[in-house]
Amino acid sequence: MKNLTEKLSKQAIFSRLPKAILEELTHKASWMCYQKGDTIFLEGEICDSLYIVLNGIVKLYKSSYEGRDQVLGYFEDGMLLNFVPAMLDYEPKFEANAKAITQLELIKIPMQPFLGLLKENNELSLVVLHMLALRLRSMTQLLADLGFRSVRSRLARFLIRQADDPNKRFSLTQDEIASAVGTVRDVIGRYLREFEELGYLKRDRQKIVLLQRNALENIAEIKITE
Amino acid sequence: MKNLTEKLSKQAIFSRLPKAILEELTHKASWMCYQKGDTIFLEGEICDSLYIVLNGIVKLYKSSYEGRDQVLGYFEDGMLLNFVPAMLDYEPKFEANAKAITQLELIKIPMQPFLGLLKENNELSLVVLHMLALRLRSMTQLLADLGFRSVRSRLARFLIRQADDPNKRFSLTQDEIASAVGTVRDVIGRYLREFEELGYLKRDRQKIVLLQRNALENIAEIKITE
DNA sequence: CATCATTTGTGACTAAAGTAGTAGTTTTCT
DNA sequence: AGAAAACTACTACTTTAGTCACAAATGATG
Repeated sequence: MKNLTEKLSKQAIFSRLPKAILEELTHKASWMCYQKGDTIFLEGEICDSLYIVLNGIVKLYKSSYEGRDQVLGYFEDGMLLNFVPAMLDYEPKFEANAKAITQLELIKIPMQPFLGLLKENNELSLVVLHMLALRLRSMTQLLADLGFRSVRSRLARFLIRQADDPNKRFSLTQDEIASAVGTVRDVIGRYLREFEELGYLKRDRQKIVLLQRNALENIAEIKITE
Repeated sequence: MKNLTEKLSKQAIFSRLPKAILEELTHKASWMCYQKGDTIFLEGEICDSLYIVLNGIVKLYKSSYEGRDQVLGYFEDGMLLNFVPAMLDYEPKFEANAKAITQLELIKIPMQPFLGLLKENNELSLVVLHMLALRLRSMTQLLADLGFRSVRSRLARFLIRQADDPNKRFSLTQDEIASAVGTVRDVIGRYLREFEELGYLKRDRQKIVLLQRNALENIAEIKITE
């Protein structure tokens, strides 16, 4: 238990809270651990708890009936999951699916005590406010991408982002890419082949190496506004 | 000036604040009035102020370089505009375009004093938190719609929402609909004609009357291949 | 190391959405 | 009223995205 309190206190969101309060939270919180690929929750399930990522990456995504996925975001250390429903609803339901795409540790905190804290602690509110603002921004970006850009362009952008990510922590199956880009595997395969034929990249299974980054940037950056 | 203080105090977001503080805000705030169709701001412009809608409706939308629009949301009485950039950025720029789609009154408040208030007043933080959470939810919904549903289905859904809106406060040109649905005018015209031929609705210019609401509901709710 | 599950490769096909061009309406504004 | 502006109609065409079906490669594991 002491262990858990410590883990909590290391999260930016809680770092300024007095120990006493943390201890209290700890009593109600629980610590959870997942393997890569594990499902954490599914859209529609009822749950009035809040999750905080300790380490690892969570993929939050929506699924269509046809089995197509669309990623809403990747959540890393210190980020909150399920805050919106937990704050707004009487009987909160997950609004999307979440899956561990790396080894993962989470803390689960019932919303009631957390809301209590929020009401008393403005600093905490501000931290959460900041997080939501960031998330809103990324959603806005995502929406514009989805609305205006072709799959081809979104894929190019995704590849560049991946290449830039210093710690490539998760494997890129075509299915994984498809859900990030918002399309189906077949289409990703088709464009990857095209890019390869054009000499923009080289690949060996899930290892993709960009050869002509700027060519891809052109495809990706076809501008929205600026 | 006293007038403005009063207007401020009537907004849910400020209603609990002591008069003295409101007066102080008022000094820095300004009151603005727009006609239907007026542009309030454009993406990319620098502005470190926050807007609060007093009455009327603001359309917030992104534009693509091809001149296509995608609505991010409609903002009504009491809602905040430009909060995210104003909170996150050192030199905040509007992240989207905003236009008055009805007669409109706004209050504009420089972000600095507002942030000051936020830091001191937890109740205010919580109200804003609540607003952001709502907005995040609507964006999530929007994203799923855009990602998974056909234009046809999105249009049907839009028409139903409009029909349900008790006070149809803004005119529905095909362009207006197109931007809400995330496509171009032509396509809207095509589907409207189809719906009319099928007997689902009747229209006379911008007046649209649903005749078979449930038929449209099917198209809106059920899936693409239909 | 044999087998089963996951992932990838392809080509042919279908459907949805966007583009273009031209013409015809209303509405609005002197 | 008459011209300009905004909005709508319609048809034909092009591109993009998604679907289907099946084969091959990889790799995990008992």
